[in-house]
Amino acid sequence: MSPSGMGMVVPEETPVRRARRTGAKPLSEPQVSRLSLYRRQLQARPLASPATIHSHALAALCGTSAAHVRRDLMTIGFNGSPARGYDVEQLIGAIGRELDDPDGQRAALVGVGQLGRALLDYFTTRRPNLRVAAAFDVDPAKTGRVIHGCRVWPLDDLAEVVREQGITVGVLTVPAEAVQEVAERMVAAGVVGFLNFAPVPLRLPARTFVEEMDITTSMERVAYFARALVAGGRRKDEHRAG
Amino acid sequence: MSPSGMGMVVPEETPVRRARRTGAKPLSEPQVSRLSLYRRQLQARPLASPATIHSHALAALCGTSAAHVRRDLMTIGFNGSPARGYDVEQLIGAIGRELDDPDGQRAALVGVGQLGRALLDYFTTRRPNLRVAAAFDVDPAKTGRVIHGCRVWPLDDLAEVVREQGITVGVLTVPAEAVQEVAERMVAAGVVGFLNFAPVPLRLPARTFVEEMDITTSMERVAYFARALVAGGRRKDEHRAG
DNA sequence: ATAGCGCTGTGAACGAAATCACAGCGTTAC
DNA sequence: GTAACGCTGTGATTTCGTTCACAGCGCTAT
Repeated sequence: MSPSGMGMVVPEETPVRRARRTGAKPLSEPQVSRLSLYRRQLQARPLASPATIHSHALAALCGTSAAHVRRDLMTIGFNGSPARGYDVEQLIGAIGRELDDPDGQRAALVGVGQLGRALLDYFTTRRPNLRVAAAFDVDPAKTGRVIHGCRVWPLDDLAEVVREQGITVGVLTVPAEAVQEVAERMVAAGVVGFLNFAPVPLRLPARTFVEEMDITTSMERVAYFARALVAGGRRKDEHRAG
Repeated sequence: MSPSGMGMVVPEETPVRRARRTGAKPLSEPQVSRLSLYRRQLQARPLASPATIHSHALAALCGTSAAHVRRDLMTIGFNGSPARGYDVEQLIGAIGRELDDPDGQRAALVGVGQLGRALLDYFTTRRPNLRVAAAFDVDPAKTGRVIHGCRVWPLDDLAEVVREQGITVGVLTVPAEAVQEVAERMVAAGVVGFLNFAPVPLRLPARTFVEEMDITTSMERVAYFARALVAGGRRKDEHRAG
């Protein structure tokens, strides 16, 4: 319990805020995901939208709860006014300060197959602060070209290009048999974060972050709970009704 | 605490086993994901592999812990022998009995763009118990054809085809602007589970299961934790070292 | 002015998933 | 035959994320 209730003007430093300011990075995985979504939804609002937004409204945009939104924004030390809500412009900035590397981050995509091309398409539209800077493939027929604005290099140049461009994030869309070896080569070249679309879990040294994008497993999960819904009856619902 | 320790031959009914047998479906989301992965990894083993496997080995294959494996298999009421481990063939069967619909389940994919085609490619190789039975698109240039073994229908036929084929799972690869409406039409036609690749959360009635496959958010999450690794120092590692 | 409403910020309670730790037992080694 | 080992099955514990509930306050309406 902090101060004797005097009417302060300064936003007042709470324990959580202090933790943030002093450099600890207590953002959890789900929080990062939500913050990313908050920003995207805010940026996607029509131009004529009001300059501020309440936790309820933002929650509705993102399919979550108002309490959740407030807690997340508190965690990054952003505060709004009880009357007006949160200033959208400033909030977008605050989330960026939290999530974005000020110097920018570069990613490499390996495996320019059908899925790889689709993802290149996805990513080219994103902000320059986090961009796919290079793509790689073993197939000589694919290398040398520029696909969706991204140059495709031979896989052999991986280490060199990754090092030169300071790439730290890897997107893996190679066949299952190849993914472990490719990932290890990337780690050796300095990549520490991976988005793995191959249907086999990576075994990488600690000090590495891997996000498994296992589409097959996701499909089976959906199928399972869809079945439970049809048969069983009650099931923790996803996302509120409209 | 159950029985006075008498050497029983029958596997012995524990509370958890009873819960399973009596029809309650207490499988959690992460458990379903892991079971799906266990099965896939077991099926992918070389033909000459031993007929049984220990929790440690399966855990290593799946990037999880032995305790986790044991707990999951206990949950589905499957048990192995302390000496030999788990019978692989029987385990695959047991997981199937848990995850698969005996009558099969059919899915529909909407939005045959680049990503949609890539996913169709992904899914055609799967077992017939859960298959993408139809695809849809608004573009008349794409309809009527068969892509990766899957017929592409005009979007207008959605309700009819979904009902006729008893489709309960939807894969959404349409543009963000269209996804909410498409999803609602599918719900109306009887679809209850969704895999949503559009970068906007769905708002659907309860009794519906939505899995958001938000690639942009995943990318930002990886970038964030990659940065934390490079800068910060300690960070909960993902997946054990080799 | 002043009363009342509704929103933010946050401690506290809750719930669920991961992890620990160990009893029991089959197996192997001697 | 007997001892020691290692694995399974599982209660107990811990950790972590979500949700609740309310104090405090600024705005609006009267």
